Amino acid sequence: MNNISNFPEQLLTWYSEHKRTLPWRGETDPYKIWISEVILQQTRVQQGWDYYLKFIAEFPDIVSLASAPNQDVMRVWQGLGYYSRARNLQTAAQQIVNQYQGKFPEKFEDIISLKGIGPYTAAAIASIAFEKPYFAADGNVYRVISRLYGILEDINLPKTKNQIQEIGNQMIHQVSPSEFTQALMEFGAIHCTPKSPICLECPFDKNCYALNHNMVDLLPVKVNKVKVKNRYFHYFIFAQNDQLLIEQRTQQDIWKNLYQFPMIETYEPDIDLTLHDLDLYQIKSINQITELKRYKHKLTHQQLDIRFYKVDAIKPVIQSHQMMVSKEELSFLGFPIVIANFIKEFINP
DNA sequence: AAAACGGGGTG
DNA sequence: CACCCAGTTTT
Repeated sequence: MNNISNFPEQLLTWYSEHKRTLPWRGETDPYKIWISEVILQQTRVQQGWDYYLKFIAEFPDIVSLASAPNQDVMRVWQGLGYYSRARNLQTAAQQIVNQYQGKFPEKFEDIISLKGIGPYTAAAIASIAFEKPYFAADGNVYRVISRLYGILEDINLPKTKNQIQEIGNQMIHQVSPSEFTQALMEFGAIHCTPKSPICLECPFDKNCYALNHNMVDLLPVKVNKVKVKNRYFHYFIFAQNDQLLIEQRTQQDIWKNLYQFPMIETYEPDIDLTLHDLDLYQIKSINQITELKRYKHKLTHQQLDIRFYKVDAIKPVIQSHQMMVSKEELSFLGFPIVIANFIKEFINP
């Protein structure tokens, strides 16, 4: 295995010269560091930037987040994806209020016990907010370390992750944990990038296994097998006197807690009335619906074919999980981005 | 150990 | 189109 005795010091030197200015850079409030870390889970800095500012403005501290209506949090999160993060954020804020008197806990074991905080985020908060020597390994870190040390095993295996964790645990004790955590991620994000890393100007070129073995493009090794499932959503727009019928998604599925229009899901692209009974919606014939717009929407594991129909039928009985709202009220609720786009185009242009 | 969970940027 | 992003939870 490679051995760069002063890697942490050299990395901090690189960091001091190249770090970007970010909204949360230099932040010392553990609450804000926490929010930034959760927003950035599986999310690029650029995409999370405005959401962070909006979130902090809306919920400036733990108590305001804990006591806010859930739909307000979901609304702020609209479009960012992985909505369990928004739900868990609020759950964790309530945990902090109830179990830690509203003060963000400093012990690693307490931090990781909070909903939505796993090994990475707990280590990131412990090191960045409290200067504790916990090594935070994210996608950037896996890439940098696997190239530097020549980790040839599948990066997704727990065994490989443990191996990298061990390497990091040694290094973080040598310098400021807060600086080191941020420096390593920054190095992966803007220098040791997935494609076209800047190896020609790399301070670690002499010691990099991947560069010296001409394997930069091959590392890290990732074995992924994502099978994409096709789904067909049909949304019905019931509009009466400027009021629309909507419902909340509560099932264990995508977009949980977000809102939508009444819908059915089919297993073939088109609605087949011999298979799908729309009497519930007072629709007796396919002629009573007019397609307004069709979207293809791609998620990591799902390819969605989504159609919106104007319905020419009497208003259906409003079920318990549904409600009528005005066009204006739509803007106070969180919708999946594809539905938000439809609303922007057809309902509230 | 594997699957589920969003949306957008990039080459 | 494939890959990947400051990952966690559930199965």
